[in-house]
Amino acid sequence: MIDIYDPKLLDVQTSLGPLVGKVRMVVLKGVEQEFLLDKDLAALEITGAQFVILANLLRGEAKSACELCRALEYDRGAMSRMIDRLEKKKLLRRVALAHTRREQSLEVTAAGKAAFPKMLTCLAKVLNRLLKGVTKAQVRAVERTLNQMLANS
Amino acid sequence: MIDIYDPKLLDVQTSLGPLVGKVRMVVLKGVEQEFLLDKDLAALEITGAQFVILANLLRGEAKSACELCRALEYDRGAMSRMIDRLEKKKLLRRVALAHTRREQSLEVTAAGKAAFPKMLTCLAKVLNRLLKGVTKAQVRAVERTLNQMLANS
DNA sequence: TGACAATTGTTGCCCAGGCATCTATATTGC
DNA sequence: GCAATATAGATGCCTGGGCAACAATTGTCA
Repeated sequence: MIDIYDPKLLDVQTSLGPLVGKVRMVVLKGVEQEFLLDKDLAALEITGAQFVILANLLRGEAKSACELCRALEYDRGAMSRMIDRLEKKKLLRRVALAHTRREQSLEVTAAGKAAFPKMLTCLAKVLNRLLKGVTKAQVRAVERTLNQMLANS
Repeated sequence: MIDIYDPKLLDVQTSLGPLVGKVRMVVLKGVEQEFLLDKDLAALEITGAQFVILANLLRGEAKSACELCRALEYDRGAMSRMIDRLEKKKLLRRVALAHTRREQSLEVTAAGKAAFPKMLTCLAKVLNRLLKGVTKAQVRAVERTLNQMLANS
């Protein structure tokens, strides 16, 4: 097994670690900037983090707070407060379940469902802008490598 | 110009945006975990964010807080508090300058300089572990694409 | 069944970044 | 030289994540 990085030569700025950090920031800021250009989304002041939560709920990846945490490797405490903020914005609701009093269901409101496609469009717009000059094959290659890294973790 | 992502087909979970977010998290957590295995670093409770600051100072990318902010696209307020924490840990010092009373120099202490190579080793170890099964050429390709994205922003 | 363990959600305390604002200082332009 | 402007650093308030602790509930197993 050949090591990719040598500690003696490693440049903290250009290595993959900080690089993904910077790209993440650029995507996040880009999306939030794009949200501000849509007056409905701007009024809701939706952040990138909140967008991810809504996306997971609408895709049916999770129904409860704890399931969301497992799906996103998210902290339960952070999730609890995040749901507070989203509930305050009327984008989702905590709903009691008949068969249990321990967990509760999270339901995206009509307002949340209506806003979501616009958010998707914003994300696609930002990614496409950032990927100018990059081929589809290159993007797939990056996705493969990053997924490999996640699989190795 | 062909768009890479179509909003109608875009999967929030597997698209590049959230993907880099997850990889960033895995690297960050991996590094902090690795820090804990070194008793000197563990005692300092150094975080990934603090590591980046030290790296930039030691590489001479910046001398003052404001320069650091420009180099890292970091908020000045956040930087001020970050320096507070690093100064409390005796890893760096705010030093008054003779020629001006407005800006001040940031100097990494001997303890900070001594700890840094160990941190680098931790980062390399984590990246190499995550990149098992990935070739150097693939890594360079990813770095190229990510840098292209940064250039497009 | 009844004690123990696991799960869910919440809260408090930390680190952390972004924004607006404030101050001191430094620079620029008139 | 002096007023207007720009810059450096700091602070308060917000969103946000991680960890630990806790209560309530549920599941497990002797």
